[in-house]
Amino acid sequence: MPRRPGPGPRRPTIADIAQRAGVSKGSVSYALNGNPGLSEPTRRRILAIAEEVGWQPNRAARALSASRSGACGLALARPARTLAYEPFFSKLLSGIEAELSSNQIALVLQIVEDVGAEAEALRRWWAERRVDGVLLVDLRVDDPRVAVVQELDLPTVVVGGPGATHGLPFFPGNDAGGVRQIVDHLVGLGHTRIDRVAGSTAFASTQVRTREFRQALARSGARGRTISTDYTSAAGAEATRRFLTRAPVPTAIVYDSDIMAVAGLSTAQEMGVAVPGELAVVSFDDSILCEVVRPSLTACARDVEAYGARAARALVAVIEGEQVAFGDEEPSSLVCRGSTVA
Amino acid sequence: MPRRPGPGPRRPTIADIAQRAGVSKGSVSYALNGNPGLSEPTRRRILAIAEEVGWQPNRAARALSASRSGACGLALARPARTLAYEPFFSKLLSGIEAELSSNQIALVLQIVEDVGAEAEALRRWWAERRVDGVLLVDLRVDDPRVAVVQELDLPTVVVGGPGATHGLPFFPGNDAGGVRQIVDHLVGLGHTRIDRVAGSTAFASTQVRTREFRQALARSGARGRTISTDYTSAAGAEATRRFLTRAPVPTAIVYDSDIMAVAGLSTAQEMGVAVPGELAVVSFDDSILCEVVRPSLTACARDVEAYGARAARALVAVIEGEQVAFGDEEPSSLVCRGSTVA
DNA sequence: TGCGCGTACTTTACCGGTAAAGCGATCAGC
DNA sequence: GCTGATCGCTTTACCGGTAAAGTACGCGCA
Repeated sequence: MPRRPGPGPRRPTIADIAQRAGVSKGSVSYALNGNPGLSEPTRRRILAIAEEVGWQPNRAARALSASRSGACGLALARPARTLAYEPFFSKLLSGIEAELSSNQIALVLQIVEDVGAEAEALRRWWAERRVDGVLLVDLRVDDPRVAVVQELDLPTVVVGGPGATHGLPFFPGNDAGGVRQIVDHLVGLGHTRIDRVAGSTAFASTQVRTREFRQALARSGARGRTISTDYTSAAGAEATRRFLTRAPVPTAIVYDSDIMAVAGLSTAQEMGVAVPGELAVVSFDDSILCEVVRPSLTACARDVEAYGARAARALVAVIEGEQVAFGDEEPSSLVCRGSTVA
Repeated sequence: MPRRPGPGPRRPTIADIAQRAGVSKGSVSYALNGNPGLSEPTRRRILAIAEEVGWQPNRAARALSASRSGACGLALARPARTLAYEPFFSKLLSGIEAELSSNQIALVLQIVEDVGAEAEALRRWWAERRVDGVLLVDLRVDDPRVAVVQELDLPTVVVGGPGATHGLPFFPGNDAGGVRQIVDHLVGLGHTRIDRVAGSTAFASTQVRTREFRQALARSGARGRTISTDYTSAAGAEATRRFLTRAPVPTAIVYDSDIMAVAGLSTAQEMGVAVPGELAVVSFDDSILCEVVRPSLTACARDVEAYGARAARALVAVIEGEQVAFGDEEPSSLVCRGSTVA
């Protein structure tokens, strides 16, 4: 790689500061890091000059010296098409980013096609010392990424879980609690036939929801079926059609994502099924989508940004070598809208 | 910063390879970079060992030596709340990321509150040598970021424009062409009263659209008003109500974003205005939202991922010191759906 | 025989930080 | 008056790459 310092203004280094202050590089480093061993006047003089010239540490130099990159990685194993439509990721990203940048840590993002590619990205980041730690989202059943981070001893926090975490610190979403809230709400309204359009069974979170859904129904004496999908609106519409045309016809359908819920709502309306009169519709994830359609959709809301921030904070702690307790389940609250109550 | 090499497996360095190959560090560097001055057998031996141990260059070391970080920055000056609801950003991000990672360049992302904070982030990145170049999105009228990148001589490509770019290379969206397509479509359907719910006037793109909207109307003999908003669904609903209750009542409304269009659609329906019977609705940005509502929304579609990739490619070229031609306007096509034609 | 020159390396310095070790000067203690 | 600790700073080495400069050796040729 050729040297290309560029013609722009020069960035000050500690050597520049040292020269201006009439001391050595080492003294400047001590002053800037607050290490003892310098007289107060000298320290103040150095800091004043550093401030004046607007010195900022060269990240590469610091990273090289400290064997720390000052960055965390987030590889999203999601086809772009899916990513784009899920406000969840944007919010999560934003929460993570806010927390990391308040710690002066950069976020390195990579969007890849599948978990295999994500595992490769993790290995490369590790080998290049690009990141000090990583966040794993959307844990799969038998996820190959878990083995990779354990083999490399790469500081990791799982966003999601439990299940398949193999001892990694994790922050469960609101899967179990959310399902309970939704079922309780519907049962409270008198529904006894509640079907569910689920996401992919490959996700650990889907399995948690499915188990909890079955238990919640059993507890309350209601009954219902589950169809697993790929989260697309087409699949949501198709599953809705299936439920509504095959006995026993449900009086409520729960969807694992907002996109599918909206698609289901449209499908029901096209089939002449009145919502909420004949059919109650609930989305698991809340979003603006749920608000703008008519009727608006009852959904299970959580503070996704805070969730991302909590996970990022835990990752920082793990990188610092602290023992991190596994997180409690994310609190959520059911937002009741027109799709379940008139 | 204390040394924390961690207990995990050791990453191989060129010194390790040199030792195993029985040559000096310098020779290894030559071999790995394909520099001349090594015999074929030696070169092959070194490369074989590097391959075997899975060597990857330490990014920090390379960055320090080459005065290049191997990363590009994208600071999004958007409140998280707005960001989350716009599929545009997710897609753009994904296109940018794909292009950069195929060039082994990392994307450093920062989400900040406003352009002032973004300008600060640019300065910090520059001072820390965190990034080799940046992408600017959502250019504002009189944008402070432009002055900063010019002062620092930071390689930059503007995603959007023209207007306010002050000589920076830019890639205009489909603002002018999109507006023309929409107006032509509506005029072709016989509409002569076309109102528009615009985004914020602070954005250069809004100004381009507003100018073009006026001209397109004038050319075709139609008339219409424009209300500027903050892109929220509430503002979209409110503007719709205003248009529909004040003469001259429009027969078509164009919205600058999908969220506002959906909000407008719901508002019109609640007011008892039939869509598309009494009112045609068009969204400027296409997205899954436009597809799932009923009636589905006519919108102006473009390949946002390709757009992001093109801009990223241009940024890489700028960083390499190449002269980059300003981009042509992004092609777009009108997707006609139920909200304008029955 | 010796000079020049290309080949195939090695040595060295450098990027900009961090941190251990070194080193005069001052000062307390016996 | 000498020892030894402490202070306040400098020197040095190191992180892992890159690249210029240096060197040993073989070979052609006058």
